[in-house]
Amino acid sequence: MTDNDRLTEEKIFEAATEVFVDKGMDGARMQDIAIQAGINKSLLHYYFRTKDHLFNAVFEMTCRKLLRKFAPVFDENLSLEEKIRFFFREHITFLQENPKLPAFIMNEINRNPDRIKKLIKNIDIEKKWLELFEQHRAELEKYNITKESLPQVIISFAAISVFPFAAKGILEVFLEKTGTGFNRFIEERKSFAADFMIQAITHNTDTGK
Amino acid sequence: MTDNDRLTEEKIFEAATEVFVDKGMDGARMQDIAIQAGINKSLLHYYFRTKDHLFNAVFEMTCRKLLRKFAPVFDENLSLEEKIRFFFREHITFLQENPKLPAFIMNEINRNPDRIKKLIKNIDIEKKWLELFEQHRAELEKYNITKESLPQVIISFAAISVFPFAAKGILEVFLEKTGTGFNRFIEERKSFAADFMIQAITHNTDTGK
DNA sequence: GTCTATAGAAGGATAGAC
DNA sequence: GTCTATCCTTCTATAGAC
Repeated sequence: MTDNDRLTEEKIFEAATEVFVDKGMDGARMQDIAIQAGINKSLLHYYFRTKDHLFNAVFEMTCRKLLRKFAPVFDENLSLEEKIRFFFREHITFLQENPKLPAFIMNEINRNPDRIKKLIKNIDIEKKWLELFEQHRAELEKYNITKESLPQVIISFAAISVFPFAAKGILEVFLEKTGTGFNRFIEERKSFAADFMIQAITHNTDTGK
Repeated sequence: MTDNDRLTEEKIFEAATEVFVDKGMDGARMQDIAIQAGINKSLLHYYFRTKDHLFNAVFEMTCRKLLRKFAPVFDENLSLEEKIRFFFREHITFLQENPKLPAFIMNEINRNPDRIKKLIKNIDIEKKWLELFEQHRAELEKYNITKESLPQVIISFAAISVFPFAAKGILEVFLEKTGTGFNRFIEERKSFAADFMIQAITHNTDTGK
């Protein structure tokens, strides 16, 4: 593979990523990708054969990029609270640079659930899950979080950081009217989210119900 | 307009809603809508002229249906805590029956931000916003929630109930592995969400930071 | 490896019969 | 009002020259 090859393939890949993430599989046009890459439409087929191939390559890479961001969650040397603060700060900063990723990935998986199965076939989620639980068993007990309620908590964490980006279009209008603006809202969210969520799990012992 | 007219138009509208919500504007095919409605493709054009017209009709109605669910938030006779519990119970139950609505609406607005402007041109958000704040001024002060931090709180509330549906495809796989299953997760979320969020804003006075 | 030209299929829209 | 037949555009994909 020559330097030029790599360059062209990469140019195509980056252009495709941009267009697919922006328009989704159904809305994206090969023509748009070609223009964005500054090359001819048929070159796309030369390098990736079909639109489907190209999309799959882009989708897989994009998911890996996002998944990599979750590695610190499994770091044994961090306390639960450290992880929470780290998670929100890093995660929101990443999404700030890639605001369309959440909607893109959630959508394409909703439309075609098989996609996710290919992605995680090499990951033993159950094992990772148990590891994580054992790692913080003591802290979780302190917070009255059981193995049964942990999914509720974790998904709430994800929701707090991901939702604003998935709903960006709506929130921009809403935040405009309440005087904040989307960018400032996100900037403030980095610390708000952690404080808010730590507060939610703290004193959990009090809530009799 | 005869009975038959109304019936056909309604059949088309319902079929279109189903297909559009499922596949999105770009992914939906007029042919699919016709089949779903049990009629011919050209009838769609007879009643709605173009795909765009049909989509707009469906989108507008769908948004109104969702917006209507937020009315109790502005009810003067409910306390803040009552509203929170009511909101989560009603809202999640509604989404349980319409799981694809959030992703549909958020997406179509992200792809075409103008859509939302048409929808809310008759609503004075700023006014409603101030009304809401004044209504609960005392309670919000107790919780140390200012006019500046209120958007963070409200958007967090929305996130907690909406996100699981928007990310359904991913969560189904995840919840499978952790032993819960999506439906049970949602059922449990109706009460978890309220408890969790009330906990998050309670004792907010303690968090020095 | 990159381009032009074009095939081939699909989808939205319309004409016209009933 | 509903259908069949068909037009026209758009889009993916391929053939073939350079």
